[in-house]
Amino acid sequence: MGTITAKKQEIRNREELVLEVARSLFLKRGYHGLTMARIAKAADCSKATVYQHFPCKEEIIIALTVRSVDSQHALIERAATFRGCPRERMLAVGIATLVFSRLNPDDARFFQIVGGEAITQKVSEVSIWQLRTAGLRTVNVMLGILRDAVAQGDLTLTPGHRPEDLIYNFWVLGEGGKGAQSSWLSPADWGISDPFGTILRTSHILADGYGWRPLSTEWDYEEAARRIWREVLPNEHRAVFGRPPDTTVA
Amino acid sequence: MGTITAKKQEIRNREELVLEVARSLFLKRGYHGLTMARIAKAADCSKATVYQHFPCKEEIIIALTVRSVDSQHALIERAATFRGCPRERMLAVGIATLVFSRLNPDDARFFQIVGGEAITQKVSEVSIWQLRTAGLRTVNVMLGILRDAVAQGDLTLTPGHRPEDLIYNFWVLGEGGKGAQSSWLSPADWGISDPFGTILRTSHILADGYGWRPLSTEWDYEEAARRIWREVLPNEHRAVFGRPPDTTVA
DNA sequence: ACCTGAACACCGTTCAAGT
DNA sequence: ACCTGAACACCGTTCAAGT
Repeated sequence: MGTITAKKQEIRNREELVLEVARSLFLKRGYHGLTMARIAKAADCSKATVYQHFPCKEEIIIALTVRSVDSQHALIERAATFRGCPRERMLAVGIATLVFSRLNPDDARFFQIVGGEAITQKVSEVSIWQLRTAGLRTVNVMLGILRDAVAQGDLTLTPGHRPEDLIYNFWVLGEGGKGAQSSWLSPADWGISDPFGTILRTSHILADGYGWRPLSTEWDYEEAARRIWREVLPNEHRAVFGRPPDTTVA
Repeated sequence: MGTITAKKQEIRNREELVLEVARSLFLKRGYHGLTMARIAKAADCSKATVYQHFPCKEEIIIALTVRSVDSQHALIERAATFRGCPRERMLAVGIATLVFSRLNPDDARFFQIVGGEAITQKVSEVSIWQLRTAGLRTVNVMLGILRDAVAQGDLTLTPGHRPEDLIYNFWVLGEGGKGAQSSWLSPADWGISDPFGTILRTSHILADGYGWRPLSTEWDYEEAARRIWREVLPNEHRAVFGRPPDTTVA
């Protein structure tokens, strides 16, 4: 039984190894450079063994993407624990989203390619379902914050604006802020040097437009952002800006 | 010399035919179902002949995408001729963008797949440049409208908001409104039934937030939309709604 | 029970040989 | 000058044969 466990562990390790080498192969040589033969060679096993872990090459890419979505979600969920009013917490989620794409720029390539049918066409229904489910977890965090805002009277939904509609707009802006929209018309092509800041400013305009209180005219969200960095994203601040978050109170 | 022209015409016709069959093949059988052998067979020639027109399969997809971007641009440029104030003209562009995706839902698949590196990795620099150039033409139309607004005092740019930043945000929203973001988290997954309307409402909130006059509180943009349909998009209205645009003045 | 070398089917790409 | 059948290289996928 000890050997069984050891064997199982070995298999597990190899699956990990396969994913690892596949990731670096994809990042180094691109979609067409990622081949089963190369994966097998790098993982030091036969192609047939790789197929015992994943039914096709595209499933490997999906698996890597699900991992990435999960780790993004972990960051966002941490940000959402920020102790503040709902709009501040939504700001925290926005910052976390943008910070993730800054710290993991490679992952954008997975999101991008998985969006196209080159992948989805070859992948099982349940894999797509897993990916969608992973993505929807984040959506639900955002919906929860928005519902809190409505519940405590910070935000009044007008007819024709359901919670999903509002969140969808924030999400869309966030995607644009990540700048991974399409590889043929990136923010850089537009002359957008700072999609990060641009998108945050726009989100505030949108939230103000919805009448989500406190409005940015009646609350200092710069200060809120500093508190967010300090309290829930200190390590990420150091990773992005090269120094710890401001601890001095302005 | 007459035969030379005839021959050239024949070659031209075949290129057209190749694109045509490739398009329907892609739409019917997807990226992996689109093969050079099938294209050749459907175009009634050899694979080698197809290669005399396009250096690889991905270039065919790019060519089809450029066509689509061009025809979208044509619609947008027509919309931009609407006789009205800049903000009305921008609304016309927004409606045109959304209407295009409604009338040509298939084209979204090209935009989507071309965004991923499965295509870009195999395609020449100049092809990508062509695609980007085609896309930027529409950006420039929008920038022109916004500059008009600034020039005639409808809109005052605050520091930190350059024209490109504003337009980028509208563009991002438009992409979201088309709902082709990613095939694994579509508006439908969110419970967004009407991305079309949602995005237009949001655009108005954004424009109001920027202080782009006339604000939606001081101008009837519902009425403006009816005039837009009537004056620059009458046929499209019929195609979308099944009836000609309202000619009665509310 | 797990692994693999070898085979298979298919696809993108090229080219010498035709007309 | 243009076209093509046949070949080539490569990749994803499978499986009978090993241990």
